[in-house]
Amino acid sequence: MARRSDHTREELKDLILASATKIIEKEGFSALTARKIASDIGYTPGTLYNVFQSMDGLTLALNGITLEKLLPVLAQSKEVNKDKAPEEIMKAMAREYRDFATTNRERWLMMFKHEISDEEEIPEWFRGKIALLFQPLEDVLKDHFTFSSDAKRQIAARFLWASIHGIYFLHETGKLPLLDGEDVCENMTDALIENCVKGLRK
Amino acid sequence: MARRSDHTREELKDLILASATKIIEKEGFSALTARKIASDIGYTPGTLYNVFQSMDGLTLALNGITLEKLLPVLAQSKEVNKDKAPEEIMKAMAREYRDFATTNRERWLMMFKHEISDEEEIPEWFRGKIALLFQPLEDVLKDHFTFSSDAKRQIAARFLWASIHGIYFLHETGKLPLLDGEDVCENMTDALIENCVKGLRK
DNA sequence: CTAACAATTGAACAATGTTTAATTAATGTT
DNA sequence: AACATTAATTAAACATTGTTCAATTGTTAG
Repeated sequence: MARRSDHTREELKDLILASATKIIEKEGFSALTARKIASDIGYTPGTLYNVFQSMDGLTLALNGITLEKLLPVLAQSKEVNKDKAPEEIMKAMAREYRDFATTNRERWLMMFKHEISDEEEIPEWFRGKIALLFQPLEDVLKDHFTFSSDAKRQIAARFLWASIHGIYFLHETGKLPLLDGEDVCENMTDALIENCVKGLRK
Repeated sequence: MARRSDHTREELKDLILASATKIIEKEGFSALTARKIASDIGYTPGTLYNVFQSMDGLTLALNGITLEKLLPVLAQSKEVNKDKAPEEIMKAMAREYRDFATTNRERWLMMFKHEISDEEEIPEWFRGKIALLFQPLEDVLKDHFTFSSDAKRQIAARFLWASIHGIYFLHETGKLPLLDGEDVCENMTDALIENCVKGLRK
């Protein structure tokens, strides 16, 4: 067959991404193969390469969607808790982040396990989404703390974010088991936030 | 050929690990394949499976060696700086960690990129090494701060460690570019430590 | 109706980890 | 010393990957 025109290029792209999502959620991201997607949507592997440059490109597109799903979660969490004390807002945001990672475990893991091929550069549209990721936390800092410069505040937002992520990531991947026990991850994150907030208040 | 007895089982194991190390350092950990190791040491792939259960087992052994190289680095850093203020000791330890990760980049990356196959359990000897990893930091906390319980101190040591690692890991893998600029990673880590130390002092 | 076009395929390639029967060097036995 | 046993090593095969590309065949234009 050829030129079936069952679907436009755009429809095909959506089909592929939807199928990939399904596979990831059902079988984990390491089960995502070109052949599996193709057979799932009733095409052959070659067709995927008409739509995406490579499996790497497909992965990048999936990661972009993951980021887009995550952004409003954090923004809303900040909005909902805006009248609480800053440490409570941050704790809530961290909890939302962990919930998101748990609910969308394989998508989330894929973002960080995916290797960047030697300096293939993260595209600009992707960097843009990442910048937005830190915004809610930066806003909290802007509302409740004073910094000697914008740069200092940006640094604070990012080390907080990286720390919160780092704790959960190590805990969840199990590569460096931190501590056993119920809620130990939440306890660690809350302790981190409490101490940092005290520090930021001087 | 068979039973060449060129090398004992132990020698073979060392040969394999040495060759693997060489390959990783020269070509990156994603270039590590059974065939490449085998041809490098003058054997065939099958022989690797006499010594290791799988490539996964080989990777685990390599990661164990990486941990063993890292442990004394942190312990010594703590020892050398023991007369300084606690925040300075911690900053120095964090710096040593980053230096280690830079110097042994591919080994270090391999530890965290390697996926655990579905609940195949991290072996006990490996968990033991990991526990030692947090010891120097725990000692610093014990020497300079008071905690309401041992558990609280363990939590503090681990969230600090995970945070320091998290910052450097995100920065280095470039998956979530934090900020551009010289020494931005050191600045973030130092800021984290300063704020946490202030918090821990109540 | 025919010619140009382009989406899709199918088959192939190189590379991966892993398994297994066959080989053969070393050891043990008579 | 000759033979039998044992076990380390190999070669070849398998099932998978991602990826490429000439050939095919619907679709569209003239």
